[in-house]
Amino acid sequence: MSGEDYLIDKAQDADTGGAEEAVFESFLKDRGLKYTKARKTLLRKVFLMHDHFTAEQLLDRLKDDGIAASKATVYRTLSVLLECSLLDAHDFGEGALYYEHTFGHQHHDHLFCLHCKRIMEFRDDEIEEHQERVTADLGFEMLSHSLKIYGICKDCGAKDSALTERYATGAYLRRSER
Amino acid sequence: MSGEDYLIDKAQDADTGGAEEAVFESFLKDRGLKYTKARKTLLRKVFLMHDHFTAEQLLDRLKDDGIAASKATVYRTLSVLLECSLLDAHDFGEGALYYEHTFGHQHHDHLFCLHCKRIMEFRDDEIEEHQERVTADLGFEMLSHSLKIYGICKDCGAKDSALTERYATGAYLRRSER
DNA sequence: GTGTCTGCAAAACCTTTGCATGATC
DNA sequence: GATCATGCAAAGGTTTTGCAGACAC
Repeated sequence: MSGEDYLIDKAQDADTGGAEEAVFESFLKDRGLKYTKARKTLLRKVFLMHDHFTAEQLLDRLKDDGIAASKATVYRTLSVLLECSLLDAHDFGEGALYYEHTFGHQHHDHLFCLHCKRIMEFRDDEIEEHQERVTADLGFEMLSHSLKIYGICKDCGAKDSALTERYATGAYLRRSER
Repeated sequence: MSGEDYLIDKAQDADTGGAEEAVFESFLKDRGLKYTKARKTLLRKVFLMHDHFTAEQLLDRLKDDGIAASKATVYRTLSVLLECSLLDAHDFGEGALYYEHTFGHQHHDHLFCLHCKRIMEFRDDEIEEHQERVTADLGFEMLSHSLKIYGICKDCGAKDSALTERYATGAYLRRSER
């Protein structure tokens, strides 16, 4: 089997046709919340970002576009988007959470390059099935799950074969060395 | 297959016979570091904790025993223990890292109960194999990996069937609601 | 004795919150 | 007009760091 069979290419990101706006709006209405200008702007921006991003990065991109939004509003909006399942958050141990929009996307797992910080996605149905089976056997109700593989990506490994050793121990877990 | 086949019972924790001390000592010596009283005490305490623990909890248990160790030393020592692979750290999104000693233990994955915070461990060789295959196919050098399943454990689910719904959305990701 | 370690307090970091002002329904 | 949202600055929690004194080799 070649890698392409389960590697997910975010460049082929499905065009949602803006359907996420309807989802967001009705979610807000249901809860007596308001579809404000800031929330509209943020939703659009988030769905234009087809990579994983941190709150800080989102804030910077908004600034680049001359759109002002306070840090507090960014965090608060990301929170609401998580609650209505338009967004997922992942912690790769880098200190900040990485977000990605999920509307129209299947669950997938992540590969994280410790050197260049590139995030790749893949899906393996058999792994998913095994997880289901473990939880079912244990009477555990699975609500979410995350599989992360940390290491050195092909490109980085090709450029510098010493990287493997450098990141081999638990050393990279120390914040000061990240 | 019943759950017991791959569920790991930490109560049957292997007696290392104190071999971790030799590992730690030679690791330190190799790097020109010192095997101090504080490091010795902390190593022993860590290997007496057969559950996952946070830095704060370790600090508290040391205080209970009348052993003084500063917060800074605890964090610094945990760091060194991670580097020499006597310890693993896991982030379950609770704000603080959970540590567990790993000497003499196989890699395993975790189930985390969002309600009672209980951590269970399991191992599934086929999942491990699939991960190997994915990374091999992609030319990715895997250095570590973590699979976490979040949900409601059997006991909590039996006591309160409404828990599933309460934790069902991404809401629990918000720190303020944790 | 030299170089490392410890403890303390202060800082760093990401994220959340209180409050007064401003927008939405 | 009542309620919710925003922005700012301040606070929150965990983890890290600077520095002076203490310890290990």
